[in-house]
Amino acid sequence: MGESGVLDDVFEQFLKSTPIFKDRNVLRHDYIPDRLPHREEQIRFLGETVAPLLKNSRCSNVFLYGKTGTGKTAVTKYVLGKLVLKAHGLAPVNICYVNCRLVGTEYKVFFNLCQALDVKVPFTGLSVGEVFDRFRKGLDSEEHLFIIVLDEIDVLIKTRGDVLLYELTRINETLLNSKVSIIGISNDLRFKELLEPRVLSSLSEEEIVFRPYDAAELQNILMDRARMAFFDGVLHDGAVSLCAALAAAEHGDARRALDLLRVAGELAERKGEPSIAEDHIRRAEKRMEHDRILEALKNLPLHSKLVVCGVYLLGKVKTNYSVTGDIYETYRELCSELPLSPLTQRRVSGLINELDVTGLLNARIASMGRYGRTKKISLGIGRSLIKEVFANDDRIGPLIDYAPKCFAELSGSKS
DNA sequence: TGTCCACTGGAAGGGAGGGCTT
DNA sequence: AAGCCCTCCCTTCCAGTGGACA
Repeated sequence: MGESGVLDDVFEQFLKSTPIFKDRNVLRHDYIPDRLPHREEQIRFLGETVAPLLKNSRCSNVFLYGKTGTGKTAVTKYVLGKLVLKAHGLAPVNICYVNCRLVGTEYKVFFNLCQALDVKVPFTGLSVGEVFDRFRKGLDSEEHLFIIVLDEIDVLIKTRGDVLLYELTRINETLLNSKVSIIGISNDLRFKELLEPRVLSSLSEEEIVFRPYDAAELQNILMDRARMAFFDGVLHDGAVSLCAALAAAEHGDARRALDLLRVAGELAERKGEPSIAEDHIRRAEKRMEHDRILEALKNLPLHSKLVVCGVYLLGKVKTNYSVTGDIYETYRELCSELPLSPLTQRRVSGLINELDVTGLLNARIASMGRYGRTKKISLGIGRSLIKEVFANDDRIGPLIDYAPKCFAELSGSKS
C-alpha cells in the first residue's frame, strides 16, 4: 500500500468514527467561560473592588493569590471583561494584562504597558527609567483609568527586586489626568515576605485568596465544561471522577484537569473510539508528562544539553549519582568533541542548579568530609527519554554513545 | 579536636548586542 | 558618527562550609 493509501485510511477512519468533540476550544486554558463555579465569592469581591471605576474614580489595588489553576487569572479576566463592557461610554477604562513570567524583565513589562497606550518604545536600548517616564507621559497625556494586571508577579520580584512595583504604586502621586490601579496575581504565597512593607501595603489594599479546588468542585467544573466540549454520552462519569481526583491530588489545579480531559478526548478520537473512559485519562496523564519533558529537553540551550548529556553518559559508568567535578570533566570532553569552547565550572554549576529547578536533574549538596563539599547529581527523568531526544539532535546526536575518556577505566571494569 | 578538601554561591565586572541622543 | 546607556550572559575572584579523617 502506498503512502497515499495509508493516508486515505487515516482520513476515512476519522470521518467514520463517532465524533467526540463538540467544541474543543472550551477546554483550552485561555478560554473564559460564562460561569466560573465555586468562585462566586471572589468574583463578587473583585467586582465590588473595581466598581468605583465606573464613576470615574480610582479603585483600590488588589492582590490575588493562590496556587496555579485555582482560577485567579480566569476570574480577573472575567470581571475586567464585564467591567470594560459596562464602562463603555461611561468612563475611560483601559486595561493592560501582563504575564511577568512570559515577559521576563522589568524593562519588557514597561514595554508592554507602553504598547497598551500606543506609546512607541524600542524593544531594547533604553534605560528602565526612561521607558517608565515615557509610560507616565503617555498615560497622563489624556484621561485614563488604567488597570495594570501583573500576573505571576512573584517571578519579577525574585529576579529584579521591587523597584518596579515601588515606582508603580507611587505613580498616582505624579499624575494629573489619569489614575492607575494595580491588580497583582501571585502563585507563590511566600511572595509577600519578599516585598518591602511600603510596597506590600499599597499593593494589597485589598486581598483575595483563592483556595485550591477540592475533588468535588473540580468535578463540577469539569462537568460544566464537558457539556460544552463533548457530545452527549461521550464522557463516562468514572472518567470525570478520575480526572478530578488526579488533579485534586496535585493541589487542585483546574487547568491540569482540563488539559487531562482534552488530551484524553484526543486520544479517543485518534483511536476512533466512541467514548472517553478512565483508561483514556490514565493514558493522557502519562502522555502529558512525557510530552512536557520532551519539550523541556528539546528547548534547552546547547550548553545545558551538554551538561544533561554528560550526566547521562556518566550514568552508564557510575550508578546512583555523579558529582559536579566529574560532570564538569565530561562536559569539557563533550565540548572538545564538537568542538566548542566550554563554559567555566562556576557557570556549569549554575546550569546544574537551573536544571534541578526544572526537574530534569536532581541535585543536592552533600559534604563528603575530607573529600570536599559538592553536589550529588542524578538524572530526574528516564534515560530512554534522553536518548530519544538527543539522538535526533543535530549537535548532540553524535555524542550520545560517546565514552568519557576520564572514566574509561571505570567503564572498562564494569563491562 | 582541628584540618582541609572540593566545591558552593555571592559579588563585581567585562563585553557583545542593542538603541538612544546629539 | 560618536558617545552613552541599557540588558544578558558569562567569567573571575573569593570567602565560606559540612563532615571524614588523622
